[in-house]
Amino acid sequence: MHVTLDAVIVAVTDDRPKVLTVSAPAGSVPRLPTGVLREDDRTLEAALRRFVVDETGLDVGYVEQLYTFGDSERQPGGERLLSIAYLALVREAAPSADAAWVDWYDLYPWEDHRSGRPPVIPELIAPTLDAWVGEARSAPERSRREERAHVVFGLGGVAWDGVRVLERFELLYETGLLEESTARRSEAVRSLALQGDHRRIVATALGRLRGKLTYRPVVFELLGETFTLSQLQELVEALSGARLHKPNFRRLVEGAGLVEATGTTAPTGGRPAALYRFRRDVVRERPRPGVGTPWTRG
Amino acid sequence: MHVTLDAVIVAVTDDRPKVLTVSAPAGSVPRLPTGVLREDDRTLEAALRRFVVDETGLDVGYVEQLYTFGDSERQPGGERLLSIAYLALVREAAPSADAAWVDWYDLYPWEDHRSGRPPVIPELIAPTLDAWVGEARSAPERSRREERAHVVFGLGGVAWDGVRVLERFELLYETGLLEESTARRSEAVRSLALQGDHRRIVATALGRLRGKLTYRPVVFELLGETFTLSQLQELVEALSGARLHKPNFRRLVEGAGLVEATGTTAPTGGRPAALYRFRRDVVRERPRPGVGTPWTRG
DNA sequence: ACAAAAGTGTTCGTCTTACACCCATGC
DNA sequence: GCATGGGTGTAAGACGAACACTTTTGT
Repeated sequence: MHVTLDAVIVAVTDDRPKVLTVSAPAGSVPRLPTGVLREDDRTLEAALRRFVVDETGLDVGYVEQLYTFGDSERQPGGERLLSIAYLALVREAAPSADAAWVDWYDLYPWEDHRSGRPPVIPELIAPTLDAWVGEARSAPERSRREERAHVVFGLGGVAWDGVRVLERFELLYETGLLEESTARRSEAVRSLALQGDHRRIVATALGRLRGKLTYRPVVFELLGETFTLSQLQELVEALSGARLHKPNFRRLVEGAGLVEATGTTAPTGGRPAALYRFRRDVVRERPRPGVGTPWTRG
Repeated sequence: MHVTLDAVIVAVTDDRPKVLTVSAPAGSVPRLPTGVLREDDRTLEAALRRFVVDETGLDVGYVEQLYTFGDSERQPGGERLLSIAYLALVREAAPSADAAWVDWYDLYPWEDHRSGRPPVIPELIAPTLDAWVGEARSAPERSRREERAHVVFGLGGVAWDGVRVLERFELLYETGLLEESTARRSEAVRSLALQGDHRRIVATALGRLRGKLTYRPVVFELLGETFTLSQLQELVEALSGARLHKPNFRRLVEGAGLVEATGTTAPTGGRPAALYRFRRDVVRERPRPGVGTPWTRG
């Protein structure tokens, strides 16, 4: 059995969340940075940090274990391949030459709702899911399928839940909408592929990160020491894929004690913006400190 | 490298959450049910279900991957041991002869706050942590330690956070309060040990389950088809280790649409209680359906 | 009648959302 | 002056916490 560590390294630049990939040999699709455990790695996390520096030149900050993938279909025919996936967050983005940042929303175009619901959903995804529901052999199976489609894609009156990235990916995968090859290519959702099941792994990371935002102050791992509230808001919007209500967002983060003003300002297009910093003390005061999501309708 | 699957199988009987263990050879401490991957296991989860039936005779319902443990200190000197841990929930409790249920709160006596804060905390844990804070070599290290102790054990004005089970376990472990051997035995917290780092694995499960309660309807995996609201409340109290406010709890679960009355009643010591069932439709209506925690002071 | 347990009404404060508006800078 | 983006006031509503109280059974 082969065991690897796979790293989902996330950064956000210009309001685009990105994941780091390394280019595979000629003509093939990109893949995640991957390494193997060595005897002298005391912990899994240490091993991850070690090979990420080796392979990408990046010294990552926040690191968290995501999930271990080991289904036999991952490596059809061959030896079983076990991948322990990690999520890592970095502030800046200057990896070595053979690494490249890939935009999350090129991998999952249906996930970016910042300018309203992406057209792929009503135009291609929803009709295909409807057909898939109709193809069910029995009535209970039909209603299970319908519920699943509605819940994961926010159809039929169910609210969109940004966290269900993996469930959406898996549903599209099962219904053939991500088929990269041959026959159904024309009906597939236009999106970027990664090697093997790496796109599934990144989907797991994205969902986890969206969830964690709301109850742990992880956003600040992606920001510099000081920032304006607009920068913070745009970052949260980029990650969550949703537009937020500005006046309320400001009050929420200040009111929750997540940030404090530094007293300095930064120039902008209009009135200069006050600079803030993360208030570490917030973890003493609140049980679940994070950035909530005061939605604004697209 | 050795790879195993470890199962944390949880059931609740008589308001005591329990985890299933199998007895190790003569005189040694109990361990979690453990199995290895076989070539014909298509998925990790399927492998888990297979060996759990083999080893304990239980057919588990809800299953979720927890975490993968692989630090080299787990198997000092030997080959690296990788454990992929799973959480499983079962309704009833009739395992095969060589398996036994162990009470969560015998493993972690400081976690049960249903009758107020357990005396071990003020009497033994808090003073030891204070000493540990004092032993820090530098001022910043000292304040990091203090913050950590306060946040994870709810000291110094910080609120107790039931979810931080693993963080508490690891802090006690680091400060020697769980020492089973030799010298500091008398100063150690009286609690049950498991083989190897299995108690750490169970702590991970407990924390995950407590967290998940609040945003996914997992409690119902531990209940029968119908139940009274008091049964539901006592179950949630057992898992969360906290006492809840009855009138509000009732309104919350009904108001959230989590349950619906069946129209039937069950006899009790006093007035008969209405029986309820889980409303599956709640997942269509609410983004994060779960049982909140309307605390009541000890 | 009384104990025991289930179940209801209502109030109060906080957190969330929405709408309307004012402020400071560059050109 | 006016465009641009930063920032505030305030009121309505949802939600949770707390308190006091009523109802239905068994003995």
